[in-house]
Amino acid sequence: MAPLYQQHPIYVTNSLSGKKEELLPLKEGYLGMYVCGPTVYSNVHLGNCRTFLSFDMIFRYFRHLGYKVRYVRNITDAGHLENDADEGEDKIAKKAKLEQLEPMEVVQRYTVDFHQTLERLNFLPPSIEPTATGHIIEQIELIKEIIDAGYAYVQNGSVYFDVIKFNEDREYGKLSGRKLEDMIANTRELTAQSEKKAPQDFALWKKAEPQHIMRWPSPWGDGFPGWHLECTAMSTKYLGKQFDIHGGGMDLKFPHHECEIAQAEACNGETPVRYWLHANMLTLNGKKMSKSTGNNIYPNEIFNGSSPLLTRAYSPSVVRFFMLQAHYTSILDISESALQASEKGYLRLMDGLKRLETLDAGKNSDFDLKAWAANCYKAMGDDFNTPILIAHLFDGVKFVNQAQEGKMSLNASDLEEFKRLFKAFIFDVLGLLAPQQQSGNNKALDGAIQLLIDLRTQARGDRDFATSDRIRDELANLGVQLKDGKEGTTYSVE
RNA sequence: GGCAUCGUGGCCGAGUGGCUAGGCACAGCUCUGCAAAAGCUUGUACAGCGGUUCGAAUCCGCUCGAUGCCUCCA
Repeated sequence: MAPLYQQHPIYVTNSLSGKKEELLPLKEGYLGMYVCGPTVYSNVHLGNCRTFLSFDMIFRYFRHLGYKVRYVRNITDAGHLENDADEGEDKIAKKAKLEQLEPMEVVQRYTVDFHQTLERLNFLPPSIEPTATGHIIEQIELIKEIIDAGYAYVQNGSVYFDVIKFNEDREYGKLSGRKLEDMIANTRELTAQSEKKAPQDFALWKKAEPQHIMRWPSPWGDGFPGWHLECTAMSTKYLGKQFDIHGGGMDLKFPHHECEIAQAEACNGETPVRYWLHANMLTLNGKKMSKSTGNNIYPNEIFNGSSPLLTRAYSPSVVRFFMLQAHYTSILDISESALQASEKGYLRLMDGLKRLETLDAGKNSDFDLKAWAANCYKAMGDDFNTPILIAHLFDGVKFVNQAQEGKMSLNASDLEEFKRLFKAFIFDVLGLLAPQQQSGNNKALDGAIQLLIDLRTQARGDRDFATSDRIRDELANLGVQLKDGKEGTTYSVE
């Protein structure tokens, strides 16, 4: 049988063209994807997670279709300058001083936090997770190439990218829709005298002041790499001079990704990325979450209910489901009422799945499984439209519920196929977990509740409603909901 | 100020020219010993103004409002 990816085309919104284009890999059956990872100088907040979640879902769908994917997501551990002025302080070094830690200790702490958080949200690990500090040599080599190509200049032990020179030969600003002339016209007066030739120029290598802790030797003296260089160095190393997909948060479009394009084009003469994908922001109170402004919410605060913005806890899968109910290119605002609505929807979906597992096959099929499956794939193929996919999944739930009431049925082979696809979309593609998978499967609890259900059924048979209602209500108080159906009683735990 | 995006019913959120996703909430009905769960049914939309079109939430213009980027940020 032909691989799934041959049957299900994917159209993606390419930020470079601003249009939806069919995704055609450089090499059939293979995909290279690079996503800008976090800067590990503080705990990862939920906004960060949304971007990585979007690409986790995309990665999962590629894999589901049978693509062999090399997914590279870096860890920025070399620190960035605090501002564009010459007297910058390394972000990580600053934090280290604050907490009396070695810079690499800071990096380690927050890298671990990052991994733990993503694991709770059921992320798949990327194929390669390279660090900036592990690729200093590659970055230095890249700078040499850019200098040799004539697009960079050395100044007092630092190296800068010559944007104006580059723009004479190529185009700077094509990703973000900016024109260099406009940028020059709009530049504010520089407060400090700069060693850069033009304000638009950006650092490839910065000279380290004596007090700067994070430093490496280079042909231009001791220093550290510029902000945009690591991604070019690592994406080139692991995916090649040209690769299929580059992703990241919308806020990185300019200048970060613009500079990546410039750096790569400066040494390779060809544009590095065929499809640029940008995930939109998660907002809180209508504003972007940000480490620096403090407008943010941390995943753990949601999972354990400690956030002052919430009245109780919400599970990682609910958070995941909430985010996947919006398209990844749309801004999404988080609120408790939105989380609550998502939680109910998520539980309904999971209930449907549980019922599907116990469904008996009928003689014939009243459900157009082929059309349903085609719609699911079409939704995902249309720029990974998970909200539409979820809508189709709810159509599936509706069918399952009707089937359980004996109103509809599926024949044996269709039922098996339906189960397989339904689970594939929920678990493999969306990456959700069943509620019991999150709290640890508990055989003792299940047995105990089953016993109570049996006792209640017996009491109801004896018309001893005082006893039966007591069992039902007391369990409800404990967060266990009993559901009477045609085929007997099931339960769900909050 | 420049560039870009967005403004959908009570709430969240899909939808790029005609056939009006989905979830949550609300109401009625069925089922039930009563409920819950489930099913069925119904309602309230496309910021405003103007234009293009036989026809616009969807295209164009203007106005108002919000957000992102222009300094690190997913």
